[in-house]
Amino acid sequence: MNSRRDKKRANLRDVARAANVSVATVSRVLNSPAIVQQDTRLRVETAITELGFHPSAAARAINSGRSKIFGALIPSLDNDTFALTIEAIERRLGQFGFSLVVATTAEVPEQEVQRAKELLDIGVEGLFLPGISHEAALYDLLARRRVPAIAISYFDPGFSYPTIGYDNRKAARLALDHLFELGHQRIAVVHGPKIHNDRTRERIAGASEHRKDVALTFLETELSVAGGATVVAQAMAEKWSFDAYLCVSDVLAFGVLFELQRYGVAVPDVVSVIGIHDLPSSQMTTPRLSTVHLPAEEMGQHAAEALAQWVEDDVVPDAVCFECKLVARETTARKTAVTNSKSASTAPKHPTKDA
Amino acid sequence: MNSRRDKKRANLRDVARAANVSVATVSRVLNSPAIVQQDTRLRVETAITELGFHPSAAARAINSGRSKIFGALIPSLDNDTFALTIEAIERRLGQFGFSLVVATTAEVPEQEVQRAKELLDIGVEGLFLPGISHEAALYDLLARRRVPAIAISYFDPGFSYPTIGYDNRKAARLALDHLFELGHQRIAVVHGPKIHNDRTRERIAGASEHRKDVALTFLETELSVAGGATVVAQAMAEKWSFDAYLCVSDVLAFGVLFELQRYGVAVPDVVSVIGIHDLPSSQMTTPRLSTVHLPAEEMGQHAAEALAQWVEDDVVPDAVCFECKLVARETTARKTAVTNSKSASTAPKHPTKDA
DNA sequence: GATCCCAATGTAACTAGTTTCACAACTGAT
DNA sequence: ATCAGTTGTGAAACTAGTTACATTGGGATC
Repeated sequence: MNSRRDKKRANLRDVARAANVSVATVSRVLNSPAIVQQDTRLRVETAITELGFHPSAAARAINSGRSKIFGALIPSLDNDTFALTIEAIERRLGQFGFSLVVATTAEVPEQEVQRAKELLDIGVEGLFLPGISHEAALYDLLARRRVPAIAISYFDPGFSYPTIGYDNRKAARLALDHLFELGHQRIAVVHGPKIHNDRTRERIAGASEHRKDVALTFLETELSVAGGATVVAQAMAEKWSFDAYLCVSDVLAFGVLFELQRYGVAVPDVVSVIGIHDLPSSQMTTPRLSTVHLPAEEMGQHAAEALAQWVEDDVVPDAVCFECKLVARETTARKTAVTNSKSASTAPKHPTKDA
Repeated sequence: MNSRRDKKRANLRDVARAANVSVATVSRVLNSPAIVQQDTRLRVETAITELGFHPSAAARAINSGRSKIFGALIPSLDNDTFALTIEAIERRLGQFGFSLVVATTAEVPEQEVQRAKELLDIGVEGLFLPGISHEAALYDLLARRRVPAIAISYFDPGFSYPTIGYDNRKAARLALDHLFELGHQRIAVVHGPKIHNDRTRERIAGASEHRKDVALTFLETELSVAGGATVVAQAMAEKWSFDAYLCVSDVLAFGVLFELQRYGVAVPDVVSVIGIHDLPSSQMTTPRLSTVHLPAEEMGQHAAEALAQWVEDDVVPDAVCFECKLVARETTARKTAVTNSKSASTAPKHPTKDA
């Protein structure tokens, strides 16, 4: 068990010696076996298995200048917002022989830059970034080190880096239109912190493109189930009255739904609720959440392919906008004529069914 | 923009030449600046910034034999089961200068082995594995390549690799005891696929350690919110009658809760529901989910430290069992005397309040 | 039978760092 | 003045691969 006992792993030279060939031949067996004569190849392959030889990725990387690793900077894995996309990216990347290092940033800009530095230091060949608004320092870094990067979950064809995502503004507009068509006029727009999150800002902008006769109240909260709940609790306490909650993320909608339920406010009879994202569990809530579907996995897959192609074949990807689409389920309904402006605000502490 | 135009990144030799010193000196400035005379160091540092030099991780790795990268094999990022833990690991690892590559395996054993191979091929220094039951091929691989590995979310002090987790069996027992103490006797134990998942098996075992007078029905389903919902839908269709649902994972409990609600079965008045995990959103559901808290983040942090220490200082970590603890919230209540054996099964399609 | 070509292999020089060892220059004690 | 000890630096040999170029030997062509 002592330190000298662990005979170090075999390397190319060891294999060459064992097979009685040159290192070049071993390398050929590894990389272009076809050009090596069969019996030589067999001899080398035997030596390889006998010595338990495995080529060192570091040594390969040093020659090729290729680490075959990408990095992803994401705010968090906590809520499902990025989980599906990251998993899709990871899976697709695997098929291209790339690995993914995920760094979480808690949406703190300085931390983002810091983590980006670390990723570049370990030699990632490219980066996935959420959205396009990041510290100038981050972009400086990318430019100086000439690192390809793709902004995901966002679309802006004019941006200096390719964006592969969806039209967040439109997603919110779809949700708003839906509520509008159902006759809702006093709408609470529930969103996470605007600062450092351009997806949120775009969605708010989309929700703001309202027609007359629609009164919007913007409520900022933490981007979590708890955050959504908080908003409703506050609305209840303040006796605010809304026809509908437009939650800029399904995660928030869950919290809104739970808390409305806690106050006994019937959804969609008394208030409608709509989210944006269409997470897997969104169709399982009771009532099933109406939302705007974002093709998060498709986007992840495509972004993975695009970045892989970029570094492999030097083709800078085009910006891609995936369509998002309204999924009207059970949490949105036509505004009932009988519902007056107080029905949503004067709910007792326990369930009622007065619609 | 042509290929020859991209003057390649500066290396140690370039810096040495620019600063008029030897490569050894540059290396010293990088790694032990204290032993280099101030003016020499300044000269080198100037050259470094002027040339925009950044040491190559690959070249470092080749010398040190250290990649500073760990790998984690996890079934999925989809449901929150691993997300928090992975994030905790990643965060803690960062403080030790390690990065984490996550590989998802969809709980398919062959894929697990395959992904493990890939991780080892990129040179990870250690691995985090969920639980201890894995293909023999995986353990062969780890043994042959002498890769440290820690099994997480599981505890078995006698296992050949360190386990850092919690007592899944006890977690389930805590849940069962709680239900028992509340007078529930006909209990549905809802769980994900047993195959390839020892956490699930342990929890089932824990839930099976029942006293007389308790009738347990084990229901296997997909490990997801939808899976939990399916179970309830089936129970309703078959007119099965339960006092309580013991969900071996909060994710399942969410689905159970949603679906019971859809059928108008009052929780906890008619049936109690309890989960295991205590995800952040568990305390936000309505009613708030009773569950057994698993210290997933703490565990992740500790596992990260342990693996880092293992490869740094060659200290094989001890197995650690974190305490799990019952969190009785609102989905569990004493069985009401009036509830007869049909109350849960003959529920109409829409809400009733007959408790 | 000499020339030519080509496939198969070897030699050695790369990739970009770290590290050992040698050596010069200076300090301080004898 | 001499010797020992420290300090700072450089030359070169490592780490483990890839690859450009050279070499060898056999078969086909002239």
